[in-house]
Amino acid sequence: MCDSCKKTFYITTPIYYPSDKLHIGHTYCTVATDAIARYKRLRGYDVMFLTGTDEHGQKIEQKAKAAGITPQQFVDNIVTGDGGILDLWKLMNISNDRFIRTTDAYHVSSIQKIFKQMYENGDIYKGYYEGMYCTPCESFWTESQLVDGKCPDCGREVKPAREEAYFFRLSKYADRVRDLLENTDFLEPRSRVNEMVNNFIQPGLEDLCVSRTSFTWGIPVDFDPRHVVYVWVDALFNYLTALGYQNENYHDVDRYWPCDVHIVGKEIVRFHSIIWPAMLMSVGMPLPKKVYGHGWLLLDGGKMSKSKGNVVDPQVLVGRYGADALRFFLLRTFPFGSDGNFSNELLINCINTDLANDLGNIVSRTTAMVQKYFGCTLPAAQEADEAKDAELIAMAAGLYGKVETEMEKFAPQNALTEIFKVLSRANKYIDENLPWVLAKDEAKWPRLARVLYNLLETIRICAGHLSPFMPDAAAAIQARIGAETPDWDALSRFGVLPATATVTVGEALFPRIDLDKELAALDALQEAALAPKEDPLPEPLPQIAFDEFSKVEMTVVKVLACENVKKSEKLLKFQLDDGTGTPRQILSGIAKFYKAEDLAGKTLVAVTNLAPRKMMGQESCGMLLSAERGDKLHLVMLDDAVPAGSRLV
RNA sequence: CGCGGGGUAGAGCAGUUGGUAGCUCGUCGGGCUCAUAACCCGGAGGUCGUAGGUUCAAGUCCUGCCCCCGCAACCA
Repeated sequence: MCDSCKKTFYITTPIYYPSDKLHIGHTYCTVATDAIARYKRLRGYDVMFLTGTDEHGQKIEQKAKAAGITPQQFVDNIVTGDGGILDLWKLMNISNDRFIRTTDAYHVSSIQKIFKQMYENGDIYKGYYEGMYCTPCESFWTESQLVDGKCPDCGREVKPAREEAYFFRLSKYADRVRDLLENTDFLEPRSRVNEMVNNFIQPGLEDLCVSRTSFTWGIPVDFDPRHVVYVWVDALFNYLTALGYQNENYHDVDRYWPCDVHIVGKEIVRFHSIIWPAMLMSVGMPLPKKVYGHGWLLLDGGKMSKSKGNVVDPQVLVGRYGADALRFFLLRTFPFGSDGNFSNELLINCINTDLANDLGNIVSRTTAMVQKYFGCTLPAAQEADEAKDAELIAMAAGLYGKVETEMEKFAPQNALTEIFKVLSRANKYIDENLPWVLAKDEAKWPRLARVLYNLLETIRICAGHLSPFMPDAAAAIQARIGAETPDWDALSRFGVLPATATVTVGEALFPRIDLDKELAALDALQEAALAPKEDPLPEPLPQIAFDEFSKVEMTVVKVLACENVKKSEKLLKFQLDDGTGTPRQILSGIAKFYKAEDLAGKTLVAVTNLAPRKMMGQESCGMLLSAERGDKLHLVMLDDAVPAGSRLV
């Protein structure tokens, strides 16, 4: 079939926000999308698979500033730099056809045209954004975001303010969006629909503020350059600009739009299922056929986050087990539509059970027998046994239908389950037919040859179906059994290999992993990776004169008693010998780092001329010195020989 | 009474339109020896969060309650 008559399939991942290195969650999403894209190619579709990065916004501007580089340098480093996003996708064997960056010149000018188009058709209008404003943070907050009526970031006072801004008439499209969500299968899984309708549509859609003046790292509104375009307007239209919408960089809008499916994380379902359709209605473009909101990978039952320090690094895992193993694990283990609990143990067990014991082992034992009994090439004389062969052949030959059903439902985990049912049946088939017994009697060699042929065929079909999930491993298996790279038709038929098939025997495809040793090694790596990275050096302080320094009275003290302060998570209360004969009481917020009972008798340093201060209703006269780096803290402890009351100079 | 998701064998999960509760790991026993101590067979282990209700029949539908997680709009 020629390219122009093939059916097309356009699939996208979200464009990721490069404010940090990507973690296993982003990898999960991209790998799943890749597997679907490869499956569709296998089915003969003309596939366009798009991924990319969403590079504008205040957060990146701030991060770049903190790092002392320009925002462009900052994102370049994360996207195209060593070990960056492009490298990660290469490592993961992602087969995207195109990669868009929202800083690409063609995208920027397209967005300006789109913004203007919506302005001119009346769907974007100038108004005022009103809210509570924190001047030092330059941020607007809603009433519900405030903490005790103060800025949730810095805790300072906020005041009502208003600022000129552009708004998108989201309200105008509320009914049409609601109909789309409730009465079509536009958004899946279905459970996500309730959330959208109840949270956002039901209370009434307000117009959306689509410009900012509080920062500059964005696409300027060309007819009013004080404003930059709201990042979500900028970001969502990537799916169209990457095809050439409002630009001459590509010319594929007619060919691939409307999009077949946007794969997105559940946290951005809102933008894709409400705002995106509304904006498309505004510019008069057809809507994508489907938005699929997948679940999250959780750690210890909670969300992955930098602040938890529990972000799993996909590059480390690929380095140890290979991209195929990681890809397979992610798609085999977790139901795509809902959340799943990631753990190293699960990963290693999955590799051992499915890849080493089942898949790798059956390739190994089958090819070994072909080699051992027939010198690597099966003889043409073969003897079928209907009763013994029927079930295996039926399962292998019928597998394509089951894979298709599950993949069309975006359920890769179920498709993989079906494939492994067949592999498991093949293992049983070996036991039933006892090839090593057949081998002992020359008269039974034709039967033996047929048994091995059936196994090779089963392996061929399974490997073919696995190829969207594990491209390299599938190719390696095909090479072992002398199979061609399959098309869908060859996977729907049993008996494609020539009867005189030839095999190659090689190393184990997936060696077993020692679980305990490997877990220990991963834990060690994790600790090593986290420790130095989380401890940036503190900012240097301005110089001070010597007499300012000498105003600070630092005294050696001995801990007479130490106890936790009731109802406080952080505070310890100390009674200290400061040499005066009268115990000095100091409260210190170090309960997270020290147990009270461990500190009695220690020799510490305190600032003793600090003005007394009440904490949790108790007086604290001074401050204990401690050293802090990252999230670790150590009290300054002296040799116990130093007498209490000594002055530090 | 903000919204959504979840609570099923020791662990991690499936259970579609209500009709004998399954899978993987672990565990116990057996088999086999071609294979990566793998593979095959069998057993033990669950009052399906809890209290009610509908039904001939409920993990599956309805109601109340408890516990866990996420989201709460200009923040990717």
